[in-house]
Amino acid sequence: MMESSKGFSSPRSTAFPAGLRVLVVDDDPTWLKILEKMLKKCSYEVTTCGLARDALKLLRERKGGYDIVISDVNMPDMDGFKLLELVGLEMDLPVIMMSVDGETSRVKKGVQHGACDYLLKPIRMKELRNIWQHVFRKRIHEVRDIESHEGLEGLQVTQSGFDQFDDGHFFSGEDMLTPAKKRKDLENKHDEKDFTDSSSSTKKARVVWSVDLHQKFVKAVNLIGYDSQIFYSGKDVTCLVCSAEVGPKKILDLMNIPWLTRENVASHLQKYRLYLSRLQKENDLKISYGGMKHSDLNPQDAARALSRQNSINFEQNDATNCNSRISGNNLLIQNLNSKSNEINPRGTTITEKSSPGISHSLSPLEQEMKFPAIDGITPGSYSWREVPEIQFHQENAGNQPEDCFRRVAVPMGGLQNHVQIDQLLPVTSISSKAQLPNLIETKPLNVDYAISSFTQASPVKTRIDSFPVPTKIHTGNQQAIQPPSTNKPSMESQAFNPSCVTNLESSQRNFSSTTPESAFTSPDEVLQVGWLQDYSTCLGLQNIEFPDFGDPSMVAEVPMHLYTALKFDFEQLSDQSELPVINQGLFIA
DNA sequence: GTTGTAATAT
DNA sequence: CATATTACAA
Repeated sequence: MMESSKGFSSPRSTAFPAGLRVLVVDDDPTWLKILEKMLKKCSYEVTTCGLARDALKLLRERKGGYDIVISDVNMPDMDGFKLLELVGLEMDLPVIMMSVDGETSRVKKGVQHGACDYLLKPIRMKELRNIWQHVFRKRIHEVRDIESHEGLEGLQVTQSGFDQFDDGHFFSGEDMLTPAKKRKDLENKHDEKDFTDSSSSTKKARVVWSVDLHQKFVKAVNLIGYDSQIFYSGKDVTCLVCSAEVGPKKILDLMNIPWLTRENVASHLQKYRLYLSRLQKENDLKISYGGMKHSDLNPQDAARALSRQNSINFEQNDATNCNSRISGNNLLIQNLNSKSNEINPRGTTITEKSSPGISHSLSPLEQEMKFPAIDGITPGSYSWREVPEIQFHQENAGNQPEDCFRRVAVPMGGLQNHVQIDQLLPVTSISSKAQLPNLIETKPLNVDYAISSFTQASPVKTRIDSFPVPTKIHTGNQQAIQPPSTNKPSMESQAFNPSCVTNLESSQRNFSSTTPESAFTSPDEVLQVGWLQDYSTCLGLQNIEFPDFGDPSMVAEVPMHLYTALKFDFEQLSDQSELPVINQGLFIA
């Protein structure tokens, strides 16, 4: 404890909510000690407790005296779950469960009972460092609720949730948290723009498409397009992005951002499409030239094609992308609608409609391809796709046991995944390095599932049918979300869940088998590509691939900015408190 | 009432 | 100059 006083392993600042009051409950004194120490290193204020009873007592006595509870599951005097339950009942505190084993049923139970996280021992700093987020998440929701109820002009003006929250809503309130200062500097970096002229609020504030927002946007687009955009035709996978059915309205709905207007979305979509078409043009170029061969990655071509310096790294990314996973691209991206107008005509989509059947074994594949394809290219500091995101949404923890567990994260090479605050829904994550037996098995994967209710479902789509989706979800509660227009018996979005978890291999197989002839130069590449895709898909629609996973060489090829971006990911993973800032920086670039 | 596009504003 | 917003036609 002495040495804990300050700096500890992490060079960077500790999690910003220093002073978070954590109550640790564990019957094992050793663990208690360890945890205490670790937590203190995180600058939390720690109270330890060897007995659940005592803990409960403490909690009752000092209501509001703690911000979060971390409790072991196995305790002699009282089952951790019982404690969890009571806490949940009597006070509104986030509770993190922990245990040595990652037995599924347990974890499940924990989450079902309202645990906001489930940690497996041994617990690592990283995991602890981020627990504050659970506290925030709660508040975010609270705030959000309020906002959505009453008007929300004032603060909503710009930025996505995160920023606002940073701006003090949380702390200002009740108890806790000291770190006004620390937060300050964060704020400073980005709040200049918002409130500066709040006076002029009369005018419509310009929506800033933060990375965050964009993420949501892309996600929405993907969700919608999910069924329609991809189909498989012989050797080419054609991907129509943002075609037909994808409209601002739907996207808006999916995004579920109260203050966003359809126009905003439309505008963004416009931009997005533009971007995509540009992309695809470039791709076409490359393909037509060197399509089959490696040549396409030729930096020069790429460079040339990409020359537009404009949008930050986009192009660069492309280029890189091509470099590192050429084959993937060729294969995948064929036509985005080059010009939305051309392709848009509802006609285009026909294919997919008419081919519900093909989905079957392809389904998994499709998913794989889809995102990568759509978003196409590789991630960059800020690209038009989503931003790295490791997180799991889970809106109905209580409802479907099974479902709960589809979202499980297994840490990726040393990194640990953690919840990222999300405005949409309660987030539950399970972080551990151990694997949950049935759910996950092989690789480090992340699974991020679309919100169940999100299914857009146009009447026609049926594709999933043959897909093995055991449970169907019916959207129970999701706070603010209301898919007004389409309230589908959703199962689609969930449908692909399984694939992420277990389909690694199969998808690979699929991938290579379904696209045999294609330009792959080497089997390895095929694998790699397939893998990446799968992976990225799982990651959450579209994402970055993490260096850990990939073959090192790939990473090596990654140019600076990209690399930076990746690094950034990591940071994000371990310390999301700075996310907003960083994002913004990138975004604005 | 929506959407996509083009004009306009920032 | 890029892009958000606004206007407007389909």
